[in-house]
Amino acid sequence: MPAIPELEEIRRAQILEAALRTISARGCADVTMEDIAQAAGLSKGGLAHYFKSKNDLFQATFKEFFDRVFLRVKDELTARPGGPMEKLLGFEMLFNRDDPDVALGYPLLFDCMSLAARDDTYRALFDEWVNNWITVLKGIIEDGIAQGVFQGLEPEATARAASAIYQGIATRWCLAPGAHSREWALESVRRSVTGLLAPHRVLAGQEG
Amino acid sequence: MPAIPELEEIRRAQILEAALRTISARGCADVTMEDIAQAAGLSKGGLAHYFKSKNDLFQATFKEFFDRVFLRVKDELTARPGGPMEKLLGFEMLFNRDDPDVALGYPLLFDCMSLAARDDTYRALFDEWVNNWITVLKGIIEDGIAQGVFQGLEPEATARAASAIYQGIATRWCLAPGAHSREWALESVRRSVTGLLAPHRVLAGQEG
Amino acid sequence: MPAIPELEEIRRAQILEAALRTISARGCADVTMEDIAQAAGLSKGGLAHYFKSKNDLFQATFKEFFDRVFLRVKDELTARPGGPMEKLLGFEMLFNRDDPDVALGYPLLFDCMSLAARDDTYRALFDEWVNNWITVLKGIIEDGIAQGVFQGLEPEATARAASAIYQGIATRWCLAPGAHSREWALESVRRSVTGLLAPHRVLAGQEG
Amino acid sequence: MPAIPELEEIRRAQILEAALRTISARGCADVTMEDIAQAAGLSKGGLAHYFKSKNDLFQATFKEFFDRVFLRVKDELTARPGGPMEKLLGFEMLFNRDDPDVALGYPLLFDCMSLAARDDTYRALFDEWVNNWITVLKGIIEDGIAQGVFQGLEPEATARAASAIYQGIATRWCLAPGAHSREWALESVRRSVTGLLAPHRVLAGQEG
DNA sequence: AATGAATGAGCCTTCATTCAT
DNA sequence: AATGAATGAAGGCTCATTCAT
Repeated sequence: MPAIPELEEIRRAQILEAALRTISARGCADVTMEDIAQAAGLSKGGLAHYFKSKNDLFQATFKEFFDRVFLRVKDELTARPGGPMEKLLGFEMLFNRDDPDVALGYPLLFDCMSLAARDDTYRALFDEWVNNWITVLKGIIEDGIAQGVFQGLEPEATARAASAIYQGIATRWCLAPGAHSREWALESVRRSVTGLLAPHRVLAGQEG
Repeated sequence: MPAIPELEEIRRAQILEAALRTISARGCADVTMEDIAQAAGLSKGGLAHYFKSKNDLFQATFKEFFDRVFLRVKDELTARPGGPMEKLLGFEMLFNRDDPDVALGYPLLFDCMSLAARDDTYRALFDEWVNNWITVLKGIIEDGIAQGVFQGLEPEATARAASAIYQGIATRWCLAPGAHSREWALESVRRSVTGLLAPHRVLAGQEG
Repeated sequence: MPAIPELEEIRRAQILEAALRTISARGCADVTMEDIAQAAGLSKGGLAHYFKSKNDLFQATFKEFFDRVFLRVKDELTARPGGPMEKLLGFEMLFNRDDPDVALGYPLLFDCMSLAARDDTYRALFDEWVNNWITVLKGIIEDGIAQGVFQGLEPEATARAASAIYQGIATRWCLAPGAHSREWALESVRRSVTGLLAPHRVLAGQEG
Repeated sequence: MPAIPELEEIRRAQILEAALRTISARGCADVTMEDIAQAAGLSKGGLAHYFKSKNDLFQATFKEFFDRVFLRVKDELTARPGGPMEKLLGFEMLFNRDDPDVALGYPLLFDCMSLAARDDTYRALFDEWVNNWITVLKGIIEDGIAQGVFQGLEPEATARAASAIYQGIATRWCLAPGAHSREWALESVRRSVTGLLAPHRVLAGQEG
């Protein structure tokens, strides 16, 4: 039995945090166990106590990061005042380059997508990440429908679209910072998500 | 002097095509020169005549594919009848799972993004890909403005947003085919891009 | 922390010794890391812990051998009785085929010269080897001058010549053992170095 | 039957000359067939018509160069006026850095020695080179004995020693040009070879 | 005669994993 | 718990050699 019962968890967190930083910086394909061990202040062998393989560590890193970020965003969102539309447009924290989770997260997400395209385990991780978001967005949309703010929307399909739009815009904002300001991102989201949520009025306007 | 003067180009095309298939299937990180050589029907050493390093071959593969696809899409688009709005909504060929370029292209694009997040050379490739699209979309939007179809739009920013939306939706459509139908993709694009392009009317409707 | 703190040095010595033997036997150009690893009783990867590249190992091997041999020869020389002339003629240990350092050393030296002709790093190694000898020989010559045994000599130029003569004769003695006995080598050195050191008397004799 | 009967010989000479230059510049270990082919203005396959393997070409290059240089030196020597002593001291052409044969030759010789230490074929080439010199030097010494200029010398052993001294001094002069002038080389040779050839008088002088 | 495309063996190097301490 | 030495497989790259043209 361990002298410090929490050591196991301390070490795991320490390693996962180091893995997050190094993977984000160098990419899954290039990062080595040695890189991660050094970033964690441990030896290569030390990692083996806590993660039985590199792949194991990678998956745990993705999962841990995705879960943590999701919880954080959900918390910020529920604490936020405003109606369904404000909430759906309110993910401006995704476009804050000073936020470490943002800076580290996008490169990680690109790696996850790259892996997910060929490996079901990573696809499942990506799905879970997406589905977490869908659940939240869907809830907001359903609230909006119940409140009569939105009409004629299929909640899940709309939630998926909104989430995809956010990711699409965030991807560009991340990969070409010079060409995509925070304002561009927020305005683009506002217009397109507004269009997404108001199809009937827009269409009615077009048809009328 | 070679017996077949075009052999150089034939072989390069043959190798690039093999690289496209194998990279798409296994990912830049996992594919080996041996994989590509076999797919091309050559020996490992044979590749060295045409591409001096793995990285070289990768970059050539990305560039070749991006250029080819872009030309193809632009051609299809210009041949298409319809006004600016129809053109902007008319990239349904992006959501055709039977199209080899589509099936091979998204995984490649994910790899490119993953690499672009850490390597300027790949970032430049991705930028070029994006900018090609921006140029086309911007042209359509400017036509629309000239024709009075669109009002109050900043063409480049709007083109960037539309392109990002397409990519965001396509990404989901690619990575979770079970959850995202072609119809979902087309409808999502239609609504969000419509919103993007009709900000004033939509906003007016909201404010009124 | 390592169980055996000296393991690093033990292994390095073990590897350098194996490298010395294999390089001497097969030549820098032909020896492989696998050869050296096997001779050292390690795996190929094991070498990488101690020498980061083949070139690194080669240079360390040359340096280690040159330094060790030089110290050994200097020790034997200073312990030797006799005046400056006896010392200058006293390197008969260079012509002992049973001495492992001699047997291994000449092939190594030939490789070093071959490399030095094209590569400054190896040229520096060879220079250091030569300069060590020059320093010792020069000291002896200066002693001789101080004692009045030698007259009219430029110590450094003479030391360089004596050293070159030794090497020239040793080279032949090594490469064609059948045609060059130990006695031939010693006698040749005795006569030519004597001439080198007694130029005035010899010239006087010729001119007189 | 060939259209140009001498083409075979022209091509061989052309290739051997290119091999000489490239081997001298880069070393046997590093030079490639491609290097040599380019230097010869031919293709890699072109070499194969004239030399069936790399090793073959190397040996032919050594042999050709050694033979050519030897003939040239012998010619210069026999044309030279003066007695046996002047002839023995008259190889000042060995210390002319502007002579292409000198500049190219020493690196080649170092390679040959390095190879000769492990490979009998190259040892035989080196032996032949040495023996050519021995024959010439021995002839001069025998002339000197016949003329009464030299006394008490064993011609072959003395010739071998003189040749070794020349090579020893030339080696240093080649590998460390900054530290070894032509004058140093000539003076060193003069003194040591004089000593070699005048042992009795010197010894007599010493003993008397 | 000459080319250069193609092969395939071989090498250095990297690195995840194992294990004695 | 932790280290880091050691392994061995695998990959990219080089290059002598072969051969169809």
